[in-house]
Amino acid sequence: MARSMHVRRPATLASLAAELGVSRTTVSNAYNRPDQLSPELRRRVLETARRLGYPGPDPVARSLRTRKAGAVGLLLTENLSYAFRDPAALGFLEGLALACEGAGQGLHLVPVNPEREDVAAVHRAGVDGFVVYSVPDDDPHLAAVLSRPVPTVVADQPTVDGVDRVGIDDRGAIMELAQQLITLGHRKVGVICMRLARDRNDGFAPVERQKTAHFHVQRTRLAGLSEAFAKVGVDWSRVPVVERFDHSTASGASAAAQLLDADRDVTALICTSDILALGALTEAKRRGLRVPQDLTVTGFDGIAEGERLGLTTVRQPVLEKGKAAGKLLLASPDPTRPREITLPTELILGTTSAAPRTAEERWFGP
Amino acid sequence: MARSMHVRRPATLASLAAELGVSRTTVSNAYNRPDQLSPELRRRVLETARRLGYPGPDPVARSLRTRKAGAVGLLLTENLSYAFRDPAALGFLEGLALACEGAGQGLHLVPVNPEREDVAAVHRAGVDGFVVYSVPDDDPHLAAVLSRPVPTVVADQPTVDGVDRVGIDDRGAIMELAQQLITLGHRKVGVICMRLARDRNDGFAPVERQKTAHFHVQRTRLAGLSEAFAKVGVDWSRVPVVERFDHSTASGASAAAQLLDADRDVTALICTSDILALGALTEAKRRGLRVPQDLTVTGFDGIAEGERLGLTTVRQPVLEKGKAAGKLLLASPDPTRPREITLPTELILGTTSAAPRTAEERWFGP
DNA sequence: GTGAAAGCGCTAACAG
DNA sequence: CTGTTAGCGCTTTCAC
Repeated sequence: MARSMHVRRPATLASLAAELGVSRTTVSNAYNRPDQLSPELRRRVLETARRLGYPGPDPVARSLRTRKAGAVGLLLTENLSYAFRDPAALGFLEGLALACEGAGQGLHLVPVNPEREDVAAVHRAGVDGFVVYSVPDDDPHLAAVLSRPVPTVVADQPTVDGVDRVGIDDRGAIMELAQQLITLGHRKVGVICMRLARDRNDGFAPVERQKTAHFHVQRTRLAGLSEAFAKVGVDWSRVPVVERFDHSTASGASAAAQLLDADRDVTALICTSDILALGALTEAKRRGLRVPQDLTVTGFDGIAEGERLGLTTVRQPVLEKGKAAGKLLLASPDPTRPREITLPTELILGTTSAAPRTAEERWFGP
Repeated sequence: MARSMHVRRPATLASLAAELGVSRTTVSNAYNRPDQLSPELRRRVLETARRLGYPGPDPVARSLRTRKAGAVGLLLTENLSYAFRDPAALGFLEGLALACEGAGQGLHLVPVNPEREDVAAVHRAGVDGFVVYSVPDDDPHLAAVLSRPVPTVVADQPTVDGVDRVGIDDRGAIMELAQQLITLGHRKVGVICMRLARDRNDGFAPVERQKTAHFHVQRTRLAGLSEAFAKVGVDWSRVPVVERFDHSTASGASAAAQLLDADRDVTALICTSDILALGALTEAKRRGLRVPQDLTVTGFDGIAEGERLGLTTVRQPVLEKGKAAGKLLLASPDPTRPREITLPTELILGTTSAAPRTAEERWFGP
């Protein structure tokens, strides 16, 4: 019953002022500038408010007036469920949430139905800025965000003119990992990557598709690998690259299967994420392939489960990335600021990589 | 440079209308009711908008006018980092996000600094309703939410008058688990639970504290256990109950250590969450106690990692819970609706529970 | 310490 | 199909 009086808005700041016989300014001050009133008057205002069931200034009206929504929008085009199950995305989200919390800002998850191309939600979001995380560069939602007159930060995304950016050196990091494999002696490698564009392509990705990939992170990592292996004479166009639309361990496993079925000479499986690598590991085990003796498997991200398994990978500071995005957005309103933050990564050698077996070993056993 | 023109708001609906020599209604219709204009005029409006850099109707102004914010608020008092690392909370969050996405509603995470008791963020959130997840019943943020004139749904929370609720039968579920242990022969049990109130108490929780716990879920589970064991003559006041403020496996481990150190006769450790149980398992292993031969350990929630380890637990549908909360909030505006949704749970026997060893076995080996 | 005036930018009847 | 009229509820100079 106490609730029923809350259900509709019976009172406004104006009606409260009328009831009290004071001006609206005074009531407003009672809430926003306590020092501008006598304590006694303020007490009276607040008490009358309670009596009338006035819940305090309407947030939306206040936002309109002050031109501040007190929230930042987060655009995650990827199907929400994947985001919530990808430790890297989750780490980013946590870091961003922490930054927002620290600044007293809400975090508004923009609803994006991956099926419909409904950009309306972006226009409907009452936020002071946007963070865009890992969406394809031709995503209409991204365009919609950029059309909004609020500051924006993109993460794991190609540079957009004048938009702040946070990310890592994907190319350099994966080249370092590639170099490690090259040093170990791997020349026949296969790659498992996440989706490269908005259309579903569960299968091999020709070089052309790799180069025109719309996901910056994937494109850049593939380019880094290609460059590193080209340096030692590997013809990249003959390197099998298997793409998966869904980002899951199941995808990693099926991609590994597809790749190993097609090319039995491969000595190393390079995965562009730890989640995919976890799946590849499962498939290797299923086939009775010992890792790393028979097959080297590498990942990217540095998630906890991969660490437990000793996965060879590149660790990136996902939590920091989220925090950095939040700070970038919330800190400087507009001045000449560092337009770009590149976070450091670390190569984790792990125990899932080793020198490849020679051809004889492969055929005649260890 | 294209960005610079977006940085401030150069045009408004009114200025656009003036420029075009039409009324504001017409411009508004161009965006909101395309069928109310000639296609030609609409095209002209939209094109002029682009030329002037008008980003479309301001979301906040629209919200004020339409009295719809297009977002639901989520109140998670718990330190954000814990929420993002607790699979049960994450499942709830995912379900809720899914429900919001389906309804085209944003999800606004209310920033709550656990340190400061700053309720302002709740008042500042421009949302059409709130979901409150597992906060203490005396939390000022909860009170603030209830004071807002918008519909609210609480999850894992005691009934608040007139507020919709979603949850499970915590008491019944844990009593079923207790009965299982009782049937196996356990009488000397110990309990590890999450925090019972807003103050930190890392240690034993006397019965009085258990009964007055401010976290409904914890209070109810403890009450269920107490009731089940009382029925077979166990004096609950002598049952050690260890509380931990932080919800982590580390907490579970240290609590198990504390409990086992104080009472070496305990044959079963009942944990009120899987996360805590995972920690207890670790500590048991560290001590060389075999589970379940030397010690029975049980959890609650049904998280994936627990399932992999064969943890005896109660599985609850966390994703469904989140979805249900969202639907409850978004579906019916107010009419006579089912005020409460109780989701089913399932007892998972697992492999971490067995009959206790007899006293002789305990002292003289198997 | 308090009040009057002036919108913030938009949408929704209702008339034409 | 288009325009006129009225606010939504609030904050904020700037006088008093």
